Amino acid sequence: MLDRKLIRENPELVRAGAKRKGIDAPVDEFLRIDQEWRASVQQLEQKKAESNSISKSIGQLMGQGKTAEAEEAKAQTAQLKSDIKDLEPIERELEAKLHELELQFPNLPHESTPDGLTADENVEVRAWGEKPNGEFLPHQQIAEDLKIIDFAAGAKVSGSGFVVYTGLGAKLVRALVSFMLDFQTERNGYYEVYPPALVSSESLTGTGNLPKFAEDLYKTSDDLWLVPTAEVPVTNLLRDEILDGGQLPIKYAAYTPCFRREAGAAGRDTRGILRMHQFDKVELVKYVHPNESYNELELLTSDAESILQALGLHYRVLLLCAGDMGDKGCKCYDLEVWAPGEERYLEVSSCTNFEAFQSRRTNIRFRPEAGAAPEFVHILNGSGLAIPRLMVALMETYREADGGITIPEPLRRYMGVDRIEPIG
RNA sequence: GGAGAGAUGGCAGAGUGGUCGAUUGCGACGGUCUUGAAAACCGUUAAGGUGAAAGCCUUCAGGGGUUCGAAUCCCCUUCUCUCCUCCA
Repeated sequence: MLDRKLIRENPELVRAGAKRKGIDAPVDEFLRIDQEWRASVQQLEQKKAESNSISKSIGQLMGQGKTAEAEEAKAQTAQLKSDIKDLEPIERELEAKLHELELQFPNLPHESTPDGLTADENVEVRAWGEKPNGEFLPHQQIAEDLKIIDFAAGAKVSGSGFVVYTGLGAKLVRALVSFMLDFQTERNGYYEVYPPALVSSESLTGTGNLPKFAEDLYKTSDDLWLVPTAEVPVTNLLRDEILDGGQLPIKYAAYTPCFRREAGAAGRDTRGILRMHQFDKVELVKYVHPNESYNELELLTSDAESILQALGLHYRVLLLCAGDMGDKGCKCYDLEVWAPGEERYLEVSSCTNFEAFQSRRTNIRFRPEAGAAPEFVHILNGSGLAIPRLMVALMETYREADGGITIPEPLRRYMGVDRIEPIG
């Protein structure tokens, strides 16, 4: 959600920003309804003011025992009341329409976000490590040989898009969750939270998943939705609060399972565990001072990268172009880890600065200093990281000639073993 | 699932039809005093909308109703707490 004043005062700026994302924002319709709404508000409030002032005088007359005059004043309010009753639904309808429109505006790309509409126009800003040399197998074969993922069982239990991790495969999932949470809390200063995996429609509207992207989500019969990412509950954690400026930045790390219908992605990345309806992820969310948010985005990105570095995996960092980053962001870096068996990079994290887009929807503000008016915080988030694709890179990178997988040093204390041995 | 109690400003906690947007305390901020700090004392301190501004409007969980007038009365919903029942 954008600032209404910005749309009013700089409609061309808003239109141009949306256009960079390939989106046709309903600027003209917004301006028209906005004007009607404001006229309606003024009309309505004037009637209410009159009515209030008469009521007040009735109170005074009654207090003075002037009942006859009070009765007379009461009669005056009848017309006003009926006017108000007529005007109210008009105002309410215009406001609702305006709100519906404003939810359709995408966030505006930052000036440092490159132009472009497709993934081809993203810009690689840096890479870490190097592609390993040698012969590599695709992860699903490695996983099947070692019996650490049971693909058939996932399909049997739930259908396509689900797997069962077994034995040390299951333990590896758990080890990665623990390792990443410990790393982000102990080294990078995040505060750990474990939120619900079912959330309300309000929460999803706050993060911008609703109303536009309902078809990507699983909805239960109780009006609750399965979270597509921990971003949703965590971003809503401070909804409607006014924070003390001195508390910022506030940094949360959270693990949840993530559930996605992948309705628009049917047929893509169907191999192995590249794209699933359920997967595990540690998410990082920061609430920061607006002046700091671009600096904080760099820090967030490097916090996410530090996991890949600790695991010794080659990756690259892409700065997404305006059209590829989605509706909600201003600037976004993708982390892509190299999967040698797939011979391609896999997205394991998107680190995004949303500026005030989500805080305006969720009404999260801060007071810059005591006595000052509250302002919206800037909210950022990034995966730290998504587990299945990270496992793909680990399996493919660290498989050895005998078929076993060497566990990278930082994971060993969580795995309890140094290697996943081949089945012999 | 059953019974009861409750939801008020950053927090605690008054207020049961008429200058109540709301007493008070804590906290925070400003000041006096002090070499400085503490203590004490004095003062300030909700948010949103609209408007060029003065101002006006809205908000005491949310929605509806009664009334000239609702934090206050009535109805519905949600949430919290206590007890019972059940259950990882």
